[in-house]
Parts: sequence; C-alpha cells; structure tokens
Amino acid sequence: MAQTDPLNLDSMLCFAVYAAEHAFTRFYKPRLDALELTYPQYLVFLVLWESDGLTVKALGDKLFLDSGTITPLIKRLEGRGLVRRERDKQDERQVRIFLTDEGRALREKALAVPLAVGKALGGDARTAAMLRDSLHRLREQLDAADA
Amino acid sequence: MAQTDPLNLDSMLCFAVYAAEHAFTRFYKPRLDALELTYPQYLVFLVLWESDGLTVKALGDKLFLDSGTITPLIKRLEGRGLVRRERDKQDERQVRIFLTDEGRALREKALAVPLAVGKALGGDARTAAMLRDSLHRLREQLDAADA
DNA sequence: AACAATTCAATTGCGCGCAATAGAAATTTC
DNA sequence: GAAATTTCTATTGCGCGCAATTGAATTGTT
Repeated sequence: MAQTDPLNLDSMLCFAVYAAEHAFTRFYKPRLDALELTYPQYLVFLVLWESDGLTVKALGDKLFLDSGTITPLIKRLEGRGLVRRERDKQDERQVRIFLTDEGRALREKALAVPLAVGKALGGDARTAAMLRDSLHRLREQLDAADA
Repeated sequence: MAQTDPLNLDSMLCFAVYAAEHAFTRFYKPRLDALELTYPQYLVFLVLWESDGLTVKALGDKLFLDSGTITPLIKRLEGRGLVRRERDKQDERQVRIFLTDEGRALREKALAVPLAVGKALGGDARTAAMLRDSLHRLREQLDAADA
C-alpha cells in the first residue's frame, strides 16, 4: 500500500530525522546530566578533546553552528571554569578556545555515553555505521541543493 | 581503518542525526518562508490537514512534543487566523485545534515543499524510504531504552 | 458522597539555533 | 598606502524544546 498523500507526516523523511534527533536528546539527557552538560555543550567538548585551541569559527564549521549559538554557549562553559577564551595574537579577530584541566578531565566520565548508545542499539555497530553514512550523504545533498 | 576513538565526533550516529536535522531546517527555511511558517509550525499543519480538531495532547503525541512547546506555537498561529482553539464540551480539560479556511488553504502552497525535497535527493524515493524506516527503528530503540 | 490520584493545558525559566546587525581587524583592490 | 571589501566575534530578537510547576477538570477509591 503505497503512500499517495505527499503531505503525510509519517511517510516523510524530514520528520523521521526530526523525531530521531529529539529521541537522541531525550536519551542523552540523563547521561549528560551526570556531566552537567547539555547535548550541544557535549558536542563542543567532543571537538575540543580532539583538537584543543580551535577558533570559534573552526568550532562552528565542525558543528554547523554560527557565532550566535557558540559564543554564549562557550561563555557559559567559561563561567564554570571548563574552558578558557584567548584572543589570537596573529589575528586579533579570532578567539581561540582552550580546555582547562577540569574540562579535559570531563572526558573520562564522557566515555560512558557512547557505551550507553551502543547498548541501546543492541550492539549492531555495522547497521549504525551504515545509517550514519546515509545521514552524512543526506546532509550533503540538502546542503548542495542551495549552493 | 576502523575508528578506535569512542568519542570521535564524525563517527557518531547522534551527530549525523543532529547535523542532518539542521540541514533539513536550513533547506526548508526559504521554502517555508513562502508560507510564513516555521518548520515546527509546518509539522502542526501536516497533522491538522490530516486530522482536524485534535486536542493539544493528541497533537503532542503525534509530534513528540509537550504542551510547553505546542501551546505558545498554536497561540501564534491563532493570532494569525490560521487555526482556532476550542475547549472540548465533553471534557473541559481538553482544548481542540481547528483549521480556519485560511489555514486549510495553506495546504495548496505546501505541496511544493515535498517536491523540492524529492528533487534535492535526486528522486530516489526507495533509498529515502529505507532511510526513513531505519530512523523510525532508531527512535523506537532509543525510546525503549529508558522505558 | 467525599477524598485521593490522575489528566490536561498553560506558564515560567533556561538553553539552544538562526537571522540580522554592529564593530573591529585583516585583506584586497586600485 | 588609502579605500573598499571581506572576515570574525559578539549582540539582539524571536521561536522552539523541555523541565518543573500550577490549577482546573476528571476519574478512581472507599
């Protein structure tokens, strides 16, 4: 029974993505509460744990976010002593974000988070990897459409 | 080359979902501007066009949203004359949402939106449907994990 | 019937997420 | 090298999205 209505909610890919995103946020909430981080803050740490000292711009490019989102987010983390902001000496337009010892130490606790995801998905890493790659292609197609 | 770091951003399914969701929002923005709707407002109309007169609760169940999100959203639509709110006579706790003629008329313009998505994805409806189903399963697994 | 527990919508508070704008710094152009 | 353009961060405004709470209406219990 094919879906004939082009405006049927449950047949729409966009809504499936939207609903899955919220489900992830709900799933992460109690796990990230243990780190006192929101999900976007967690993403920032994922980036910084891999490459400390990035500029706001570079961070935004990685996460597909702009300064309007990142600047206040970082300031909240700075207020809690988890990161440090430092203006670049070579190019004074740029602000670089550095982890403090406390921010670096958070990484240990964070290791539990992907483990919980793996468990929830039944340990099928191959299926998850394929889905991830499909989503990457989807994002590229959507971004390319208006370029 | 297997990904060994469990906290690597680009290998994470959650980030792929997160990034795809934002890409969809960006893609929809100019198309929904033509209807003067935000994406969540568009979702509400998708539901109402299919089943008019739902309660706030039923709407929330469909979209995985709560009254804290839906109530103010609906009030904005009501202020623009696109929907009407009416307290249920049988059960006065409930508020039912009805489309106005103007709200119903929006549907014509909305038909262009899924067409644009189809075009952006290269018309491969089968791949899109499989991805959609995978995301539905993902959402169910995540929701089931804490039940 | 009286009381307790549940359900539903609304509200408050806070953190995204993005458009639009501003202002400073760097780069390009002439 | 002066002027125009671009780049980068920060700010403002607005609409989600959700936790927590409130108050009214309904249902369940005894």
